Amino acid sequence: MSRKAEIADLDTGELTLARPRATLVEVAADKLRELILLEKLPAGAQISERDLASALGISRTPLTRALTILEQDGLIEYSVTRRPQVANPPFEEIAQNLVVMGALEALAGELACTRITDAEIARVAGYQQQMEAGEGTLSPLESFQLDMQMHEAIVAASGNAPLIDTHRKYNARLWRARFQSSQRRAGRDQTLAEHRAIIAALSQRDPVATAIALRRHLASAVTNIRNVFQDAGTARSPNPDTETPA
Amino acid sequence: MSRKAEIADLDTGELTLARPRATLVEVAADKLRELILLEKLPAGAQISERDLASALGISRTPLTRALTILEQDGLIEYSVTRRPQVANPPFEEIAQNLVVMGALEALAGELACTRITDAEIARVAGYQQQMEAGEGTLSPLESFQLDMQMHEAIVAASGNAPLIDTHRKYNARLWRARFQSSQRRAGRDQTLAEHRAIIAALSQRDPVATAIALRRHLASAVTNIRNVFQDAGTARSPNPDTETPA
DNA sequence: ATCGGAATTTTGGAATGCCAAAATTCCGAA
DNA sequence: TTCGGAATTTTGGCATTCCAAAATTCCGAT
Repeated sequence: MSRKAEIADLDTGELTLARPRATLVEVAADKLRELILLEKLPAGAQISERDLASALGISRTPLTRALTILEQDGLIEYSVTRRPQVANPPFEEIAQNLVVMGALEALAGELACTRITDAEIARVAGYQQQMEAGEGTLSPLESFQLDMQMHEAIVAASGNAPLIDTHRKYNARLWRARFQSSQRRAGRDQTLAEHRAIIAALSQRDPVATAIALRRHLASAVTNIRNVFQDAGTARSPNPDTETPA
Repeated sequence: MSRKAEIADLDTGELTLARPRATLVEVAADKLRELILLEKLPAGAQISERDLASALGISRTPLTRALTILEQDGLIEYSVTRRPQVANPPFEEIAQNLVVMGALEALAGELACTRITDAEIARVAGYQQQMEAGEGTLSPLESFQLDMQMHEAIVAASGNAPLIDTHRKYNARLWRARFQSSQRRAGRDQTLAEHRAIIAALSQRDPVATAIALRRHLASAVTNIRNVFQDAGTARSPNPDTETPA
């Protein structure tokens, strides 16, 4: 009887497998990531723990922990006087991050070649096809998200958990710069061509070619992002301080 | 007068340049890292926040933040019921981490070739020479530390801050396994040979050869650590639960 | 002795309050 | 008007406290 009750509980309890109810720290960290990526919290913004906590409807205790996580992700930095602010890395730092990202994705592609399934290849190729097909119709954000999903699918196919995790962190750091870069028309054809090269190499499960294609792709991302920074630099002050929102 | 006082303050205030006095979080995080690496907090140990906080002489607030940092570093994990414990990764996970570490060091070596100075090369070679010279006299820990310093010096020479930081985190995760591995006599000659190959490639500033040598070195680290795990596995239960110390 | 479940203890999550330091405002002298 | 420094406000660091949930202990029925 008790046995039966237990099984019933397991069935009805949590639909998703046993998760212990999200803490405010996790919720806040996710929300902050979103606010930063969407620039509701703009780069360089000074953060007031009290204001932000009340804006999120929580106390400072879980917010502080969330900020600590985001700091580890490189999205939040602390000034010398311990005031948190949204990270606003100069181009040089972004370029360095992209170099590491290139090595990570190259490794992922290499590993993926030895274990990727046809279905996974089809998924990767599917993203690319959607991008090509929707050339004129997709919004910049939609195109960009397809691009990101394609890269993530390749990294996921590596089957290497630490690699996937580290890649995810670099992705978060670089999201804004890459998004801005993706919005320019220049280099878009090259991007698609590079994607085709990646998929071709991956389809042949050629680890060396896949790694090279991915590294090349990230290298051209550096060039594209440099152009974004140069335009922004000529248009306005390089590091405009922004204020903290309510 | 006030001007003079200010200058005097600057001179006598902080010997190291303007650091805002370490917080308990930082102190605790460093201390915890040390306790884990030295196995005062053994792998798999359950942690009681209250006990650990009082052992460190601080309250739970900064300790919790420190644990959050260590969790991001992969040294602390949280059970499904949110109880923190020292990470105790199975071999498979360590192997995956080593693969990523190999790619990171290969990239670092590659980058280093384009900018490393003769002095830095001499420093790297110096560690290796000390290891070879002290073959019989150095303690296992001393040899291991030289080994680690050599690798760190190469990564530092890359000049890529995010890479250095990510490498440092992987290093912390893998420290224990690599230390255990280094204590076995088997493979020690191979290690030294591989080090020589790395230094030779680096001295010639050959990025491809350096990258290959570093990857090979990390690949053999996987083999060596596998042996450690296999011996441990035959000697005793694979995942012995350990208790939390006072 | 074994088992199940109630009672108890222990646990981490989170809010709150206080403090010192930093940032800002204010105001009078020049 | 400008400037310097005192007064005030704001800030993050940290300890404390309460609470719900989890873990453990306890105890009686079998």
